[in-house]
Amino acid sequence: MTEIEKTLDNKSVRPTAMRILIYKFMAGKQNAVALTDIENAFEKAERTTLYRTLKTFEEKGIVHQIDDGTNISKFALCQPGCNCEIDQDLHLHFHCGQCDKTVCLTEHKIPHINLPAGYIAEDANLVIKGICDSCSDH
Amino acid sequence: MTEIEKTLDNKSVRPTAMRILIYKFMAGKQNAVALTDIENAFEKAERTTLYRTLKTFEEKGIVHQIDDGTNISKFALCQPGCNCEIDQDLHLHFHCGQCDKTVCLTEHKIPHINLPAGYIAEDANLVIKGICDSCSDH
DNA sequence: AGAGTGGTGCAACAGAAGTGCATTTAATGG
DNA sequence: CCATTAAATGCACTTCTGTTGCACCACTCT
Repeated sequence: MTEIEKTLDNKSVRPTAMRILIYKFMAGKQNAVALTDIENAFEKAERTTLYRTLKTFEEKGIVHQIDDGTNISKFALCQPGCNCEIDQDLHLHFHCGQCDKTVCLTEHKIPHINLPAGYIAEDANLVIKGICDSCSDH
Repeated sequence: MTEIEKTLDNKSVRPTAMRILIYKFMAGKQNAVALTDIENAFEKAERTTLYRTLKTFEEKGIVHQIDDGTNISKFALCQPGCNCEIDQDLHLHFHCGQCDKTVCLTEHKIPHINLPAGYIAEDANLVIKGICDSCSDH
């Protein structure tokens, strides 16, 4: 039983061949991936399978969904530092307008915001847009 | 020349009947609206017209586009406090998971974030998700 | 009046997201 | 080890948002 299989098993996700491949693919990427990215990487697989795999991964806390403002959902593997379930510990994301890549900045947390009376915060999403380190240094 | 016509004219947007109606509609709403919302409100109008009107409004700084994480673009009229063009003064938005409405919290600004070396911030988007004041008090 | 610009209406397309159903694959129990 | 069962996958199709091209209309300016 490989490391990845153990990880999936721990999250009570059955480690099928497809899922292991998708996990590997995402682990190899430094940036968040869209459904289409995975689709292009695995010409053989059906979009539906990938779609539902991501949904399952998300439900089980293996990946988290990122909304980077492009209106295309991206996904990234949850890291030890990324406590997606806990409200107060959400990290932020960076979207590069040049290479169009979105990365997690797990060490950067969203500051606490005092909301007006009556508003109850349950979740937060902070995306910084600009130029990433790969694109900025020439 | 009405107040609205003056506003549009100031932003060098020709105040057509359609545009005035759309402006009025948005001014009457407390929350951000999606293209579909306007479409439903004006059964007579074409989606394309509304679409391009919103685009024009956005370009001319009459409305700002909001990405609240639903993957559906919403729009809200720019307020005196909402300096959409200036990076450091971005306000945040609140999305209610119950009534699905998105509101601007113009008095709340996005705190400054120290990015890792090499990252250049140009824009930011912060959405708090939870229960709004209308939905929370029973 | 005629030319030109910009706005509007109509049709069609692209891409992402999502659903239903049949079939295959994997886990479980005798 | 096979049979049963539940879950995963593949295929087809639908829906919705966003977008573009083209023709027509309205208005302005000379």
